Amino acid sequence: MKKEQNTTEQKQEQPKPSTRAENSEQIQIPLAELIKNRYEKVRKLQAKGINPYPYRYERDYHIRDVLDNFDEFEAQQTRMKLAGRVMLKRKMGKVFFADIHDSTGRIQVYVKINNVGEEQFELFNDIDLGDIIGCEGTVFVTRMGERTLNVTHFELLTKALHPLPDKHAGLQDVETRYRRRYADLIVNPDVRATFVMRTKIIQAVREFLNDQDFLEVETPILQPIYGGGNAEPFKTHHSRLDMPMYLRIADELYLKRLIIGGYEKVWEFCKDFRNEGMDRLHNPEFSMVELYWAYADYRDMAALTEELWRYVVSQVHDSYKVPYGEHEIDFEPRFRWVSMVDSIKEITNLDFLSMSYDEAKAAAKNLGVDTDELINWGKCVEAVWEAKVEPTLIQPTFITDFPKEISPLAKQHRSNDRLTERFELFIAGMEMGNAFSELNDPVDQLQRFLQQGKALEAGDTEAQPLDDDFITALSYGMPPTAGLGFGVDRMVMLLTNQHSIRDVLFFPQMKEMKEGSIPVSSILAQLISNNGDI
RNA sequence: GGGGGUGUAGCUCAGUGGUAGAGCACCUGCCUUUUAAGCAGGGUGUCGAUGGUUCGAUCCCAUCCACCCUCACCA
Repeated sequence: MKKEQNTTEQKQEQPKPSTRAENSEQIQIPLAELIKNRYEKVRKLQAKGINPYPYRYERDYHIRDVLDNFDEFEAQQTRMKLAGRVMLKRKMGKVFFADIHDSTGRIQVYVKINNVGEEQFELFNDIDLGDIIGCEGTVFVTRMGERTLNVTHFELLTKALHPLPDKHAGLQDVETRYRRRYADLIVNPDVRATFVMRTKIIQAVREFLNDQDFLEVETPILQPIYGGGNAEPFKTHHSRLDMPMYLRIADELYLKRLIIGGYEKVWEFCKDFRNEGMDRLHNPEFSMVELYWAYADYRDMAALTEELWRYVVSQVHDSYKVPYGEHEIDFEPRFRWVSMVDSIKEITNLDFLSMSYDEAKAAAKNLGVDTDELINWGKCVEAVWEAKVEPTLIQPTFITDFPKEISPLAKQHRSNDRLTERFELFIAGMEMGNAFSELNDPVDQLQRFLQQGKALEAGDTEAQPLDDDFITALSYGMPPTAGLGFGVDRMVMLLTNQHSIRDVLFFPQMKEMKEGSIPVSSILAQLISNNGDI
């Protein structure tokens, strides 16, 4: 524990005051020039008494509505007000064409000097790509066949100072897309669609569990003691109480307390935090769903898991066949249910269940598996399984009955004392869920905590500390219970055909950018301090 | 953490041991149903950062930073 504090204690750094803006040297970059051009337009408008950032706009249709009912609107010459961001602008003599986008779609607007008058026409000349405007008029179809709003009056609703990315190539640079998600969302409709899917998926999970009478609950994110999994936590500090606190790594121990308290079906949509490496499947902050179901075992949970997936897929896709990379995942047939040792036997013809530790180790070695750290039978089985079976699991498959040595949180299997009642669900090669017949013997649980405590002292930063109150809770008696946890981000990845967790998180964790682009704040600070000059 | 790759204009990308280019965007002018509008003109840049080699580095070398891929660990 002490050792861990030394390595993970976070420095109580004050937020750095924003001095870059004030101290900036003479800025001579094209971006500054572009921003200056736009800022000058702001000042020009203000000089005319026009607020470039007004308060509201009485819009009466979304663009989608207009396009869906276009013929009627055109026939009746319905007056309408639309609003959106200017994404394209073309000037042709005394006429402008522009494309505006709102959250529902895109429409072309037509600004003709005879229709809007000279003053408005001049104002539109100063409209830049990225500005947000409101337009009033009636619709018509141009010679080229494009459905268009014939503008009679428009208003600037928000002046954009920063230029948009390229109108055709869009924003490709992944780093910029993650760091400035707003810019990504403005120009990449597919990205917006992916995140709408994310919301729908989460809603579908919630609907399903609520329909099954699972009670959605909330448990602490900020915890005096963490547990429920093996992971290094984020550590923080409560000033008034002067005590260390942790961000949760799992919900398990709190949800089980609620089962002890008498709720029979509980679940939580949980943000968890793990102080570990980051890669395409891992963000330090991530979303899980955990559920606990009293009087049920892991087979009941598997049946429920399968129903849940099928429900979610049906809510967000037209078909049970879902593309993922080069594969097509079919959720319609019953998911395969195969024990870990049987899945190995299918591929290698070797029955590990009948082997001793020494035999298993030798067999693993024969299969080309590195056996140096395989300290028991269970580790051998796991290593062989990971090497030979896991990569083959594309269609939904429950891998079940894990060896006891690698499943410290699961109940021993009722019919084989080398195994546990546990399954993991695999889809498209990713682990999509982990479930047990939960351990509810307080003495057994205490022994496992004590073992973990030794590992902690030995320097294992991912071991979990003894939670005395949880043992107390278990001593009141927890009914037989099945528990399931699954990563929501991965579920979203699978159902949106995304291959990095960063593409399903609006704001993935990024390292601090120490060098590189000059912040807009510096450019603006210089502009306002120099009265508009650079 | 190991290995590989990338970093040049607001965006998308070329390129070179003699301080740099294209398209889009931007600026100026022309054009009243255009549409990747067009036509004429304009390059607006600490070439990721810091050192080194060199007469001279954006380019070669070293270190560092960020991002991507991959392996190991984890949801």
